[in-house]
Amino acid sequence: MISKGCKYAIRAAVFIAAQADTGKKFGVKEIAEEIEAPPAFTAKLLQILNKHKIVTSLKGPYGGFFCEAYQLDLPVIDIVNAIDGKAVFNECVMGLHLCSNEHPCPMHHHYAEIRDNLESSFQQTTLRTLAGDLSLGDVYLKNV
Amino acid sequence: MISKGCKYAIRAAVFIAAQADTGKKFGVKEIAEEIEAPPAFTAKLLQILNKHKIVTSLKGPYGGFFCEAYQLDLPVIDIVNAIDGKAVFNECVMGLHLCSNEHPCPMHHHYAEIRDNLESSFQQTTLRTLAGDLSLGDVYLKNV
DNA sequence: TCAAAAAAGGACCGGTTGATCTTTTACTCT
DNA sequence: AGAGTAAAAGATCAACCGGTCCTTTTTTGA
Repeated sequence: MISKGCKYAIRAAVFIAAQADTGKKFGVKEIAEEIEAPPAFTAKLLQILNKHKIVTSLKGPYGGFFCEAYQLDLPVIDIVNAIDGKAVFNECVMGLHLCSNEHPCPMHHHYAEIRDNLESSFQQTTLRTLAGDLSLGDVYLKNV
Repeated sequence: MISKGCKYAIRAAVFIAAQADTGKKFGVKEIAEEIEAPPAFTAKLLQILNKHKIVTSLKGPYGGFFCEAYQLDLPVIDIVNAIDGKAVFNECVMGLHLCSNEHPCPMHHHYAEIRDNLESSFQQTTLRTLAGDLSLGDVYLKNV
């Protein structure tokens, strides 16, 4: 449902967001280490996040990635949409292209509500929220 | 989260289960048509379902796939476990290998409850339930 | 006992996704 | 202006998944 790349991307975004108040910028290498992800791949994902204006980047010396204030209020669903595309939360559990309340697959009624809850959770949760918890130390980005 | 193959497999199992009372057996070709899936691939999946005793098969002329009575009470989660492996419902949304209530990722509390609901829904829903709805015509296996 | 029917099993192909490498572009400081 | 640094961009590589094909095994009815 959520790709590996998207998971890295969420972690990266949360890490960067958590440092937004410091005004610091972070290089790819540093971010990759911090979230335990392959650096080259992380660079690709950051590129996409930047293109979707979920994080901001600056080239050159003293450049790097950072979050502007308005970006902290973006919901994590924006990251999923940017990396995995919009369809994720609309897919049928049993793979029918046509699956709806009117033409449900056998699992539809069991699944649709849960899927919608998940979507709204992703919609309501912002980078600011997650970054806040991270700064408080309530929550982790690494496996240590 | 749930692979394409697994989706075909669930559809196939529900179709077979819905015919269990007739005592009929079904060939790969027929099943594949009924669930709109590629025949050769469907054969592979049915093989796995058979190996996990979710459906039963008989070789030779007049052979085919069918459900025994006890198999109707299997939960759909068994199919997911058979095809995609056990890990599916334990994965962390943000890709941490170590993610738990004690060492949560930033999304953990937002996600874990929903994921557990999903798991118990798959655990509680049996082939019999789904097959019943299908027989009643409340529910569909095809896109028509 | 033989031929046909059907599933089982293994080898293989192609595309997508995960991941890397190289070149180009942009910025900052001297 | 020029040198050095860091990200952007694109080409490329590799592994996995979705899917096919072909051969083998089992079963059955004539």
